[in-house]
Amino acid sequence: MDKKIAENSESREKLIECARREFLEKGFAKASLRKITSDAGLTTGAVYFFFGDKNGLLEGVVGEALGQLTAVLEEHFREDIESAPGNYQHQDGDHDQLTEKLTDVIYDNYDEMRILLDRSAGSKYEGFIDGIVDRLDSSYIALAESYAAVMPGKRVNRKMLHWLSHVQINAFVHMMQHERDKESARRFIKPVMDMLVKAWMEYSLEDDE
Amino acid sequence: MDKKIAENSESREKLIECARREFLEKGFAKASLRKITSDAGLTTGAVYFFFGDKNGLLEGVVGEALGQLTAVLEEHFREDIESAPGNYQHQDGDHDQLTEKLTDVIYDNYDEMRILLDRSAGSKYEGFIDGIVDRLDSSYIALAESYAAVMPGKRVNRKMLHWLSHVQINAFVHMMQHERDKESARRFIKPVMDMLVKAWMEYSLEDDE
Amino acid sequence: MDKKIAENSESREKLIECARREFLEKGFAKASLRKITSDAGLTTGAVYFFFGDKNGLLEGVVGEALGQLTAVLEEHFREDIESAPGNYQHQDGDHDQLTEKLTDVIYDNYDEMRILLDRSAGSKYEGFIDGIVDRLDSSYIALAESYAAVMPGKRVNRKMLHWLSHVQINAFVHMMQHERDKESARRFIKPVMDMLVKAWMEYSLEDDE
Amino acid sequence: MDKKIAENSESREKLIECARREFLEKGFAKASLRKITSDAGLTTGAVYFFFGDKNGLLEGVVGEALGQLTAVLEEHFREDIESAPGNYQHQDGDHDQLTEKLTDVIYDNYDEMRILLDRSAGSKYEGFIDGIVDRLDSSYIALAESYAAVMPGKRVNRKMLHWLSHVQINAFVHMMQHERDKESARRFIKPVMDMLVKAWMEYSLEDDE
DNA sequence: TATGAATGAGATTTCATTCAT
DNA sequence: CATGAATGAAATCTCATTCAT
Repeated sequence: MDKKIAENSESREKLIECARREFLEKGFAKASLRKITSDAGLTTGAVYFFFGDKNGLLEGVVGEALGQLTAVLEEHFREDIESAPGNYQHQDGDHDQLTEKLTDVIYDNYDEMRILLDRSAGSKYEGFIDGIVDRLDSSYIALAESYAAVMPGKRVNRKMLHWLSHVQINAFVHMMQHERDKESARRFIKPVMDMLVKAWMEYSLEDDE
Repeated sequence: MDKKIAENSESREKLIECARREFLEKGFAKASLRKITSDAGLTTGAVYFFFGDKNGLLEGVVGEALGQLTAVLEEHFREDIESAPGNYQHQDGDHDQLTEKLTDVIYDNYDEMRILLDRSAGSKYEGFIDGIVDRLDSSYIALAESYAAVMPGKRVNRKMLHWLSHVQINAFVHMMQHERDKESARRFIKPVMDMLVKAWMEYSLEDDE
Repeated sequence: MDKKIAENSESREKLIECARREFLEKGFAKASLRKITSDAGLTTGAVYFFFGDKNGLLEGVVGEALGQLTAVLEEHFREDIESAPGNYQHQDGDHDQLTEKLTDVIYDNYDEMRILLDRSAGSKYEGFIDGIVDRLDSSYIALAESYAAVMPGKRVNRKMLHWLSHVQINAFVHMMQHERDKESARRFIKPVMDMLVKAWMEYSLEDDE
Repeated sequence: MDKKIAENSESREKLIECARREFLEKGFAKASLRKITSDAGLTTGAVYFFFGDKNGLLEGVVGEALGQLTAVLEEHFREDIESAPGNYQHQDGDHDQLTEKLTDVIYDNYDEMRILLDRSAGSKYEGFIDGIVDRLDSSYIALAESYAAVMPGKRVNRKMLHWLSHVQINAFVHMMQHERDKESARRFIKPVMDMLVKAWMEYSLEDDE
């Protein structure tokens, strides 16, 4: 019973803990495996035993958090596709819910999220944010197209939409960087999202030619 | 006279040119001095002669552009301080003018600006953007305070203001990343700035208590 | 009784099987114990339990085949010594028989022989071929000496003999590398051995002085 | 004049010398750069300055010798192609000349040749011998085809030819391994090549069906 | 009978930097 | 004005081996 190990070995845990600190401080690329393992009272080989390589170690650190984040996003995008077009209320409620859930996930895995979203340059997760932005962008474009279809003389302003997607995702990163507790985070992000929704409504379509 | 030669030496120019390409391609941290100097038909020592070190070389590449950018910003902030508080028209015109001038500076020094704003991680200029954001932030706070002074029951929403400063500066970076010519850049940035001005008006103050 | 189990344990068999594949593919030196054991659904420790070390594992893989090969060679060399000197017919028949038996042993243990003869660099069996060559060489020298004894003005050309021993053994390795089935192997090796016998007759003795 | 350096720097020379010893002793793959550089009184970085990488260092060691060897072979194969088919005398003289030149090249670059032909496993030159064998093989096949064309009821025995190519090249390696001076090398290789030529004549064609 | 954990000694490679000339 | 040489301190990764349990 005691011997399941592997997933919960003390050394493995220690490695993750020290790696978290080091990644947070120096970022993935500049983080030193030597530092991490010696902090953990082990040798570099231990990382390769437990995690395969440096990227694997990062995965060990952020994997769980990443899973939660991905789940929230997947669910959102899935519902997004299924929702009846033009169902504004739905969109709105959905949006609030997403903000809520993202905030939860982020603050329940604070260090991991900072690493994943802010300090993963050079790792296999660099580009993770861009991936989210792209999906959000696609989803926004689809939505805006459905609006444009019933608005003669208007067409989708893709560049504005793309920028808004960036701004929206960056808002969460910004929140994460500036607010340490979930409550103030919520107070910050709410008006921000309000503002972005209004901006979306007003700027996602432009005059046709 | 003797020193002028050093400033304009052919080798120095070549070094700058090759460094620009390499920084642009790999970013400061991953750029290789060896690659740069051998592309220039020189050896690493030359960099140390002309520029002191890797950061100095970067300075050689972006220095001129940085000066122009700083000048525009300095001028803006100086006028900002001097302007009579409550003089809205002034603010607005100023704003348009700043956008215009920034766009000019950016597109007249496109490569250098991309390096400075987007590929300078690891160099002494990483953090440059944050510096601008901070100054913008201070200036916005001052302005908002002067508004708040005549609006009973309102107070400055510093966090929102800080975020808006970020968004505004990032908008220029985004513009730079997505629009290659000045004309389309202008078309992109105008509505974006419009939106941000409106947002500023609406969200910079919050209800007291 | 207890020990029999160890000799035939399923895990031991599996280890041997997976090691065979890995040695064949990468050669002894580059073969990874980790790969072998994980392919076998075991851990590296198992190798040390069953075989002592990496060389022991190789022994486990090729041992049986090696025994057969050695037996054939031993028998040959024993008969060789016992045979009356000058008994040419005997030599000839013996030779054909050896070729036949070697081909059998090789093709009845194809993978093991390839490992042993072709992919054992870095192991305790590297040099195995040279050992055979040396014994063959000694036996040829003895034979040639007995010829030389009755041929005045002639002496043994040891260098040529040594080379012919090499070529002969290498011919079997070459056969193994190029012919996958026993029948075509036989068709290949027969004229080769013919040729070598003729060469032996013609070149094993040289003019004295 | 003194300052051409690069090709003749003392350290570079020393590195080559120490590398030669180490490669000779351990073979390319097991040779240690650390050992080589510390023997030379330098650090590993020096290898990367002078030679780029471990393979480059090997190139530094065997390059010159390789060039000579390649030149001899190229010349041979070029003449081979140009020679009128069926011109036997030419073939024979050519053959003797090749043997002579190869022996010269090998013994004028003894250590380098041992490394190149015998201890280069794991390097970019592993497979060098096979390349030569293949070319020799092709050239032999072409020659044999021209013979077969005028010999009704005969066809080329490709397998025998391929084996003979191997044996011929290996004969030089064998010579290199067993004879330390050029004179005894010549005495050894001459009858060997004689034998191979005869074998070639007798076994390169087989009865059609 | 075998595992999981960990070591330790190595490997090759990269690079900014220094400095005598 | 610039070179060629060399350093030194890192980096990541590999692997056979050991051993308590």
